[in-house]
Amino acid sequence: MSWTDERVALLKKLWMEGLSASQIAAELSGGVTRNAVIGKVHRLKLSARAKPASVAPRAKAPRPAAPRRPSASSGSRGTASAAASAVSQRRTTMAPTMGATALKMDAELETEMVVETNTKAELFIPVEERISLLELTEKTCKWPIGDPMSSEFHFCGRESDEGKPYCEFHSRRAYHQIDRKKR
DNA sequence: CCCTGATTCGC
DNA sequence: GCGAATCAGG
Repeated sequence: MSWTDERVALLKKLWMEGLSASQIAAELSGGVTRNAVIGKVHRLKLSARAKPASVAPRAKAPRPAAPRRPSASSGSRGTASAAASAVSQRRTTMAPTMGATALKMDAELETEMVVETNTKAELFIPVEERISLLELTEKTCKWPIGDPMSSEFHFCGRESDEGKPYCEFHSRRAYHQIDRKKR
């Protein structure tokens, strides 16, 4: 399907309302991916949504020459099946946290505080299980706990999948947004 | 891993 | 103009 006036109008509306590209893609049924949405948004020059002020001057784009598209083009783009696939892949997540800069920052601070609390409350490790720097191996979680200057300082030391620096627990907490809302 | 938008460039 | 692949980041 192509970008009809109606679809473009809806795109603009939803984009301005702060919906994510993937959400908009799902709303615009018709075999549209979030990439398509983002691409269109750029062409329409709608990138900046509700940006209050200063926007970081983007200066990163060292794209040498990537081996574009493999080959196989079983022409199935824009078909019903493609649409169904795209829709079914939705995760119904994200939140319209986008808005005033102040609000966004508050949310971030809140998140940090929650993480910190969880770390202290849920990750207390019995003295007999604590490990020191010298006892770390490729298979121990290296998540630091406590004040490095204190004798209380130790590492998590739980088992971590090889190749990963942290145990599953810390690996997950490290990033994952706990606040994710649904609409 | 999940996700977000940004960018490039073959089509 | 379009959007997949890719990048960069949370």
